[in-house]
Amino acid sequence: MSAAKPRYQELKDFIIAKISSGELQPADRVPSENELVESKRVSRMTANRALRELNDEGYVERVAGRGTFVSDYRSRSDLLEVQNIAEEIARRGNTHSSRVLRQSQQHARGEIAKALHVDQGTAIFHLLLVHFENNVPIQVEDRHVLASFAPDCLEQDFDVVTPSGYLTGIAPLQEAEQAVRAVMPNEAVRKYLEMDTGEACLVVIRRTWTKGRPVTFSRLHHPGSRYELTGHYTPPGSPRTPSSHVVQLEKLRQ
Amino acid sequence: MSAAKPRYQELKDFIIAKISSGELQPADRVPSENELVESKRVSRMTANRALRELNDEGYVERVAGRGTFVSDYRSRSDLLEVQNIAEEIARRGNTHSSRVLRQSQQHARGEIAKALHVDQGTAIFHLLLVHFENNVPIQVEDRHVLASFAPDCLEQDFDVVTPSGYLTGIAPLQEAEQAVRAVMPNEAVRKYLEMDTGEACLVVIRRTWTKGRPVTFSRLHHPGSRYELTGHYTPPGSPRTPSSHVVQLEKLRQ
DNA sequence: TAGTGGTCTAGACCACCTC
DNA sequence: AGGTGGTCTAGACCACTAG
Repeated sequence: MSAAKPRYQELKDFIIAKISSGELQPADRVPSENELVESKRVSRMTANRALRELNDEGYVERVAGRGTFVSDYRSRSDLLEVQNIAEEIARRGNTHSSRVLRQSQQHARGEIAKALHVDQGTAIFHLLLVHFENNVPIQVEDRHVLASFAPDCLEQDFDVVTPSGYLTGIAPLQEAEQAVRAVMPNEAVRKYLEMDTGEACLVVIRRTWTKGRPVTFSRLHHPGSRYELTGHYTPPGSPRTPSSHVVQLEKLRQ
Repeated sequence: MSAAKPRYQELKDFIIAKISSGELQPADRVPSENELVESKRVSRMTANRALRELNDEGYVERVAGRGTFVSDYRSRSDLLEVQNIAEEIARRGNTHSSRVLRQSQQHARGEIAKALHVDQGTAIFHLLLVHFENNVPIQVEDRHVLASFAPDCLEQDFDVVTPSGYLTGIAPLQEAEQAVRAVMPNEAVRKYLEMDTGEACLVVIRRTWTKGRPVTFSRLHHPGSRYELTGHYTPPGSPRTPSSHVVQLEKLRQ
């Protein structure tokens, strides 16, 4: 019953599982190549490939002479980074809070049903909340979740955990698709975000997949004057930039 | 004077050079592992690592039993993809055109000098043009380029090649950093893009690096009603999705 | 049948870090 | 001095593809 899986991949899965489960925390030491050679009965080249790829993929960081260590969570997954606004705010050293405006069950209508690949009328949960950074509103989250994916969604206290945090706790998301637009907000959104009239919104429309199925469809409105999306790109094959990976555009207030 | 470069890296550079120079075209066959073993006097494991990494990085595609082949250019670099609006439009099957509004030499002032890491007064080129998709204005490109990087910038005919295409022809860009914002356009931009009053702009502010130095700083305005920025993400370590790997600018007809 | 990539092994040498 | 990662070698077996 061997899964016919390459041994280096088994090693990788073994380490990733320990990280995912929390058994290995960021900065914890990962078994060295030699330790894996002994415990897993593989050659050193195989252990090396496993750890090297985990390094390339950002799961761990390796230092010759010292060892292999679990990467800091934040620098690992751009996906999660982009996902959870509470973490994003915390990373800036600010305090996050939120207000739940709606938390109800609905039936999927046209656009939502289509986006989530389900039949019309399928049970879904609808969440509407405002996120604050240092008590300044910064995002209106309008989210639709497949009810079958998150059955206890209505019992959650989203003042404590963000929907994103709750959902990734159920199962890690595997894929995300998003579109970014600039639009004028409607009156309701404008008030929630305490925006001036004539101010634009940066809107992120996002779908996330778990186990190959779309489970969430959300529309995130941000005040154009207080929010921007930043990204840093290196072409494939570049060496990983260890620290200045987070270089930010300097203040460019036009 | 060996550069103390690993041999697998030398192999990679060797292949990449052939691809960059055009000696190897997309779909062309790349030397096999055994051929590299002979011609480059390396072990097969070393040749394997070089080709495998080139595969992971998207330069080539490998098929067991057949060989290794140069990837289709378009699916290779997300960075370039996101860079060149003409290619984006062409990929959608539409026709690109542009109008040059300004093409002049200036001295770097405060913000620009800071963004490009040069002293005040350093010579730079300033480009301002409008890009059209099927004769509909879709982007105002306001770009500043280090003069020392592109000395013949003023002689270029940007009706034929986009600034982006011209610049990547000089040297491949290695890094990019961008911020996305939603703002209301000023009157000039609004007219260039033929936007309604009260329509928002999606603005991309981008800096690109070559050889470790920032060489370009641009501000790209798009009409919010006709443009969106889309992205598709998979967490690190996921299998490469062959086709929908692309991150592309897409037009939106809402 | 010969060639390809995919994987694995059991050694090896080195630079580096920590003790 | 001993452990770590970084690299490299010279073999090997396999599944797959092609002629």
